[in-house]
Amino acid sequence: MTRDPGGTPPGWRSVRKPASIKDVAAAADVSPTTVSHVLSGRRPVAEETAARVRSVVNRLGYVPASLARSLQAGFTSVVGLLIPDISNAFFADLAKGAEDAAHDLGYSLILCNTEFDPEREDRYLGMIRSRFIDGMVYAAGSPPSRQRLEALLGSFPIALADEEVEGLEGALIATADHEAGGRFVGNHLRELGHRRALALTGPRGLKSSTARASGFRQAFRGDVVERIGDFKESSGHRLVAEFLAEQRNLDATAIFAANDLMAFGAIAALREAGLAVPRDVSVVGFDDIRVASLSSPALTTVRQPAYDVGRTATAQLLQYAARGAVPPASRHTLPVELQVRDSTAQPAR
Amino acid sequence: MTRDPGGTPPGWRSVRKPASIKDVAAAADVSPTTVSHVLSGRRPVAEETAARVRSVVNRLGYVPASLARSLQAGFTSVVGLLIPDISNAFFADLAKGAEDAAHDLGYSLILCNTEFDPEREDRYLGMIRSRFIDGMVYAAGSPPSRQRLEALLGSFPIALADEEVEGLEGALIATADHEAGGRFVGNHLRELGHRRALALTGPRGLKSSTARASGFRQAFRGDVVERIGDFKESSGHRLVAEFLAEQRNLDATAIFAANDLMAFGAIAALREAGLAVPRDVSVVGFDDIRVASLSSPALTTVRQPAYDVGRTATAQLLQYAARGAVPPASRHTLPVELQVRDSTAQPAR
DNA sequence: GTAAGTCTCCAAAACGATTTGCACAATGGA
DNA sequence: TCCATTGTGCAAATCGTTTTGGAGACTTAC
Repeated sequence: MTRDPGGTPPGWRSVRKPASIKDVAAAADVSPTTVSHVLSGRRPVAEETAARVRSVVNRLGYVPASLARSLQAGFTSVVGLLIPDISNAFFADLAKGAEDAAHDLGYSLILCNTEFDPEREDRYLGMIRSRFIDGMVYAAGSPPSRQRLEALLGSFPIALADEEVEGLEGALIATADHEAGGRFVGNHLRELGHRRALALTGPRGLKSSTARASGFRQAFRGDVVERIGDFKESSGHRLVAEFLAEQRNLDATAIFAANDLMAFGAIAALREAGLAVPRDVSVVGFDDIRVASLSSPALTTVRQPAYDVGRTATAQLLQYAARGAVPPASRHTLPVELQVRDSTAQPAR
Repeated sequence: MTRDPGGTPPGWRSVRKPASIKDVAAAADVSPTTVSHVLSGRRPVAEETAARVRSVVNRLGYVPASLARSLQAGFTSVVGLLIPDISNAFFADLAKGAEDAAHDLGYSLILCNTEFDPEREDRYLGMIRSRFIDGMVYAAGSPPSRQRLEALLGSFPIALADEEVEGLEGALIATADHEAGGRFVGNHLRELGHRRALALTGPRGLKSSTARASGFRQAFRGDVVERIGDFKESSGHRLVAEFLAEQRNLDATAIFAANDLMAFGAIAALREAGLAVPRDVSVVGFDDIRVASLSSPALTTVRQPAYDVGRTATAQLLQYAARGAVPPASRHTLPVELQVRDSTAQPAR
């Protein structure tokens, strides 16, 4: 983290010291003020002088130090995006939406990949307290520490994306309509004739997950057994394997997984147990990641507008953050869509 | 981009002005110097005084402004990652590796998603010139402007990831062994008995793409027709459709796509033409994105260590950037692995 | 009793921009 | 001739840190 200017090994080219506004001023025989005005155009400068300054700027390759500029301006035009795992396609899409929105508004985006690690999350949240970023889009993948977030929410520009935090009022929220998604799945399975289902949920405390489950339950109106997972493929596999092992009289004909990854894990476990999808068991996912349409069987799932969630959360947040304001409570619910494919069918009698 | 402190609409809470080191100093009745020393530990401070300072720091919730700190220190502990498309699984994995390496070394990572847009790329490259980032990992998805890059390479810490730029010497490069990957595919197809192949390449000027093709050609030793694509699914589809349309006597029995996405596009086009994979035509991809193993048929492809490429490039770069040095030329070639799955078979006689 | 260390702490100078108040000259009109 | 106006550019303060070089008060040692 610290430099040792003296100890540079031989052969290393050091970054040559860049020109500062003072260097430009000296070379053009004007004051730094004038250089600044030429570049920003905030006050008129005689064309002759301006031309001279511009020529020196080019010759020296002068680029204003953004740090100094930001320090003086009081904002950085950088926004953070905190997500658990960028290699998860859902978050990658969300990130793309966030980056697009940020770019459109002249912001850069710092990627805060937490790997579900609270310590890492803490470090990143520190960036907003140290004012290195003007705001943060928070897309927690696991139940975040409400306490930590609560202290920040009132004082800093933060938006909650995809996931709202239970018990936390007053936040700016952009999220897919998880409950409707659950309902769609419930309807679909009920209409196919299913009456007993296994629901694989996300971690406790995640509103998105509980919303999906409750929407599902409400529309399905049949027997539902719930198992708690963690959104990973492995947990889908494990939960289903365990379920099959302990299963007595209750034999579900359908599985609703909290996301596509878990659905794939579930399918793998079913296969290992000699069960075919959808002949023996129907499986539904959530997210509609690209794999869903290409896998075999193609997965019936709920398309979540990940890109739009990221984009909306960021655009809304920056509307306030750009003015140095804390966003007021507001909710942006984005529509989801059921994608019926080949992993669901009528239950075998 | 500019703030209007006066025009804040009613109901907006403004971010309250954070405490500065001076506020802390005043409240603790010491000088800012002392506060700094208490916090950094760079010089001893009487325990009694230190305790008093710490208590004030807590009470005021003081966090040093990282901007000011960076300005004074001369570096930001932020590194950029420039990629064309974060929603492409390959780059998402690469990004994860980069972020991990950055985090391990105490750096944050700015995501520069260019969408193959040169203007956007330019804007991001400006960040390194304005010294907002200490270095840049450059993973171009299209032939980058050599000129622009050349000017930067000598003066700023930049690492080339995955893609080297033809005609550009002296850079730090971390890349998968594309040529070996091409050879693996060539051998595999030849051993299966294929003699005529269609190679779908990436854009001209991309070393990775030409290396794959040349490795392939060298090992395959049969007839190879080349078509130039752009790494997108759509181009795989289009090229194959065109090829089938114009095909006369030369009928290839195998297709080697420059990446998995193009391979999927190719398979789709083949299907539409009533051809089965691998019965009528074998198809091989490159990258081994997750879909590859889940699709139907599972795709034979070359596993590229995307995560490692990102991680290596970043770790190597920061080794120099952290000392304010420009990295010397060096090449880190990471091994690839052929994944034989279900999309390749012996050619029908 | 004085010289040489220790402990503590502070003042001031960076870092590199932007912003604001003024000074000075030239111009125009009365 | 005098005043007001416009055009042009600079000096100095500011943003919030860190880093030096001392200063002053005590000890300790001879």
